[in-house]
Amino acid sequence: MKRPTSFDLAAMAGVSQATVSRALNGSALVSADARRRVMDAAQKLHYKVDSNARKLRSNKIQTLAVLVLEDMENDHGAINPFFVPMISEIIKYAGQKGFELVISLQQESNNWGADYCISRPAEGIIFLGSKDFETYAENFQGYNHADDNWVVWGLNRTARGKVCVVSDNEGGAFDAVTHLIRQGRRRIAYLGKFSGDHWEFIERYQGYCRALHDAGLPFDDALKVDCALTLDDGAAAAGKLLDTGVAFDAIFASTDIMGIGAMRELTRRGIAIPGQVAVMGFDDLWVCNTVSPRLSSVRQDTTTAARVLVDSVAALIEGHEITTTRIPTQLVIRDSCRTV
Amino acid sequence: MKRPTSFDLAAMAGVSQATVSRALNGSALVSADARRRVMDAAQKLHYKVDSNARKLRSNKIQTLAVLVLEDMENDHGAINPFFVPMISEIIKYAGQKGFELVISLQQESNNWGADYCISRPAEGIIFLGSKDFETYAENFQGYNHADDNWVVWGLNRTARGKVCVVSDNEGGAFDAVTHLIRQGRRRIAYLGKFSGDHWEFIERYQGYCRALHDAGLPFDDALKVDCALTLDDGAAAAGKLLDTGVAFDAIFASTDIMGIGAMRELTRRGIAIPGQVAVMGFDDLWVCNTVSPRLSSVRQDTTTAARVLVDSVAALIEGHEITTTRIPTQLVIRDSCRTV
DNA sequence: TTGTATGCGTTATCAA
DNA sequence: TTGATAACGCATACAA
Repeated sequence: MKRPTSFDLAAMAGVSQATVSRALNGSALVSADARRRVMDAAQKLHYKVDSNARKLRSNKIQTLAVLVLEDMENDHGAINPFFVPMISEIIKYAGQKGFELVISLQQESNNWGADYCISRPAEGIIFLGSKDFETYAENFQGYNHADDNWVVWGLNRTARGKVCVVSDNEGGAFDAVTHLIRQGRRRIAYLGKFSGDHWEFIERYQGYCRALHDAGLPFDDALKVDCALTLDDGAAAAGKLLDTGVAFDAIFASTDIMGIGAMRELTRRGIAIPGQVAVMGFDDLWVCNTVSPRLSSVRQDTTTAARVLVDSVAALIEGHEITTTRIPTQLVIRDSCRTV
Repeated sequence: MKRPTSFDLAAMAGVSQATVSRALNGSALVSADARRRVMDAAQKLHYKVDSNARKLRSNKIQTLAVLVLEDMENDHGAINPFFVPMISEIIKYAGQKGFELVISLQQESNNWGADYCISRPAEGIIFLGSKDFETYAENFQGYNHADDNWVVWGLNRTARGKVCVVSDNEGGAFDAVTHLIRQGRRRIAYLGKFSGDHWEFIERYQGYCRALHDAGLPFDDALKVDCALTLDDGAAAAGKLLDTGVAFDAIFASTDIMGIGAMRELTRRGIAIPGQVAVMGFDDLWVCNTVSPRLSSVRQDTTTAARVLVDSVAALIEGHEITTTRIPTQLVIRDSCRTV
């Protein structure tokens, strides 16, 4: 029971293989009668075009790859929830633009690096990931060349002259903290990751600092807490803040997860949100709506990001020059902060 | 600047193209010297094997497709969060088993149906989706044949003799409700979807009924609330329950999202959870950990599900017979319910 | 409008 | 151990 080929169709339809190909591709150069016979035969034989042969022959259908580099530092061992709507949109948008999409999740035991270096399943690659990209770039010597079409999300520090797409982290943080200040908060704690190569967090911290500075507020190092990326880390950070006894009336968490963890600890200790302490997150994950009070946040526009990523790779494939794109963020105010 | 082929490599390395192929595929039938020269040339030319040609010639590397049929009935306009860890695991596991993976999200404007009928980008297909599958099956006449390798997640009612993989919804619901009863709850409301073709919900409802029956508890139709799939629907359902004035001391929500929405409404009206009302969800989404109190739930084992799905398609591709698999669920008790 | 013939870049089968 | 050479299944230039 072998798969039927276009020759089998041709035989059954009583035409040449070339005509089968034309009919299947909707060419105008085929009579209505022949087309119908071909289609009937295709139906009968359950014929499907072999995608590999088609792509090999006509370099028309492009394939993109999405490589997700996860640090798996989060609670549930799964993919970073931030990437979910982004990947989803990449899939949709790439489909609209006529690309086929291959997805791969990095995994320790899985040397996709070697695979992707030696073989080329895609004309262009989109890298998503919060993990230190530099390490990978070095392993991927094959990808450090101008003839490879790849685009990186959000890790501009390590992009080494390559195109990247990234949110305006500094501006988003600035807006968020400025909002808290306008609502009357004066002692705003910052929760963020200072170790590692998470450049986004540095930018967010810079936005925090600029907002304080522009408002003429003093900077207090005791309000700056190093915090890893899980819920528990966020809770621990809030706990540490409370334990030190330093006064604060707001928390700006550099990710929603940290913020939600912090809220959990505040609530546990009987501190009212936003009554005593306002909380602001970053990312605008969907979970912001499920916690109570609902968490205010800085939305990263994953829809636009996804489209820019795809468009950028597409442009690279076509040989165009592309530059890094900064995507604006948007403040989303919910119950977790209000005017004092 | 054309892509180098294996012939270019051969020329540079001073060997035949056949030797290049052997070297690249790690054949033992190639001298160490030749292998080194080939590898060096590959490095210099940034050579990558053309995956299409390779797959065309050696029908070795199989490709699987994941088709996500979403009803987009959720708040977020994005993919159902339940599928996220599942897709993630499918990607990982399929990769481990040597499959390439193509993913497509159903979208109204996007007639992937036609595409997937006429072309065959994959040897096997995994359907995920809560949408009425029957409609699609009809559009996919090409897929209603024994020579197509596809597996469906969770929609056994419409699988029409095809293989499907599904959680033990009835048993999971039974366990959950039985747990509530053992904790002393007597008036347990059921929130679920009764319209449409969501067969899972019927099964969960059956489990609920059986648990009541086995415990000798009376069945009260006023405790059964029709509820759609969003947070707001869950909240509305809880509100309706409260407004009717019917007494209840627990809610079994047939999805976590409904349950979280219900919790929001209960909290808003000052009803203590689990003090006055215990709440139990279904799915064990990650968000169960972020809400307060943390939501108890029935875990669907998405990891196992993903692996069974991949294994099933793989088996079909190899020509084996496969039967439907029921995957056990697991009760996860958190703060939202406790003994009265 | 149709058919013939060629090539896409591999892997696999021979014979050397 | 290597090198010619033949497929793989399709799309397309060219001839009819």
